[in-house]
Amino acid sequence: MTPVPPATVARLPIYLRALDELVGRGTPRTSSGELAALAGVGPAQLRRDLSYLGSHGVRGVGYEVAHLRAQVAAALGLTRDLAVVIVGVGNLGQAFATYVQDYEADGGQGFRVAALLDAAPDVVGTRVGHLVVEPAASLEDVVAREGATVAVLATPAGVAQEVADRLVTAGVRSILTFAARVLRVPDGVDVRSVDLARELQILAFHQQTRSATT
Amino acid sequence: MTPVPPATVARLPIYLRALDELVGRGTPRTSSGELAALAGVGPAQLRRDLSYLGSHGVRGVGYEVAHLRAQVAAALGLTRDLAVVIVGVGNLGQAFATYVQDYEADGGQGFRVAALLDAAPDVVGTRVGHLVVEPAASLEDVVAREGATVAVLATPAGVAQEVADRLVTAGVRSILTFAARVLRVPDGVDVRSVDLARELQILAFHQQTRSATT
DNA sequence: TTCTGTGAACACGTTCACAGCC
DNA sequence: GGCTGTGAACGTGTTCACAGAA
Repeated sequence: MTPVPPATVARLPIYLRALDELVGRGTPRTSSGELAALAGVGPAQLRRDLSYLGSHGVRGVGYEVAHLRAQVAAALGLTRDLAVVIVGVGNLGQAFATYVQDYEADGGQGFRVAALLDAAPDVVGTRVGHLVVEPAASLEDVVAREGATVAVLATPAGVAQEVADRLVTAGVRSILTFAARVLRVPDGVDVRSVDLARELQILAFHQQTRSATT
Repeated sequence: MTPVPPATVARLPIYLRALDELVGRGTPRTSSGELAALAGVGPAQLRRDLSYLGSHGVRGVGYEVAHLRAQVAAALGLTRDLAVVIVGVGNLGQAFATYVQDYEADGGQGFRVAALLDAAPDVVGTRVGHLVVEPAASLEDVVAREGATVAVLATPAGVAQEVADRLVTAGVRSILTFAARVLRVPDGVDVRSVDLARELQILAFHQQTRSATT
């Protein structure tokens, strides 16, 4: 019933944010042109994307903001809150933990930071926001206790695969990793990778071609 | 002379890392099969991607690791070091500054953290690694002084557009932003966005469809 | 009319399968 | 024989342009 293409899924969060912007302004109705401009895409693409979620606009009029926001949120599965476990509370893990806790506090739906884990004894026991860091050794217990199905991997690259294996065995089905490693996971487990060096290198490529042309 | 498709450019950093792995092992030669496995792609895709950089393999034999690594690095423009300015030294900015400084120390080529900037008076003057945080007010001076063409935007979302405008005016041509905002920039300026809430929401979508199917 | 929803055309990306060279 | 490089087939994603509903 829902063959939403991956490219469309990747844009839904952007539309959600654009709709929140309109909600904040108190705008009750919008058009594909306005929404597309806010999202930084073309109007045709926006209409095509929304069409995969069903018809929620009115021809000749546009979209009702509140209704559409609810549809997009529902399509993304943000109706219930998923428990997220963060492994690795170094700079990045801490930044991410704070980020998601702020997101929750802001009324952001869909997630809840359930636990923080780290292997370093001097980090275990420290607080980040409203949570205390627990030892990495109890990873399996913590995942089970919280019923966590989503994990954020912010450990050193060297242990990332090992930690991922343990997370998957413990029941995690989605991993967001910051480690610059290709993770091997079984079918049915979803991995998304945020690789900072990679982003910079892609920018470097474009600078080079630009200076070559100019 | 170099119409390397965007999708290929996005994978070159992964190949570069796989090649570094082989260099580390002391492997002198490799094949599309081995390299593709390390990079997590198919062999045909790897060969196609490399073909855009020219022919650097030997039929019936494979690729010489050191040579290929140099070719990929050159294609990415990692021969000279670009000066990177980081604006916003909160949790994320700090994490990123540390990350890139470690990358440099590790022999990672292509970048050098040139300066850190923040608007908060109590952050200005603090050290992160080998750099002291400077006031955001002197953004233009700092970009000029360092000849920075790359910036990382890790400020609150509310000021992201304004800071981006100032960066571009000051001469920055590539921006990596962590702010959950669509940035408007003139043609010729390249923006890449890392959006953490978006990544989690995409994971949430897939969890939902998976539980629906199962 | 106005603006959505969508068939059809197009562009881009991936994979297959094999010709070509070591 | 073995592995690269690539034409051709295929699949995915984007855009155009218009039919259709309010």
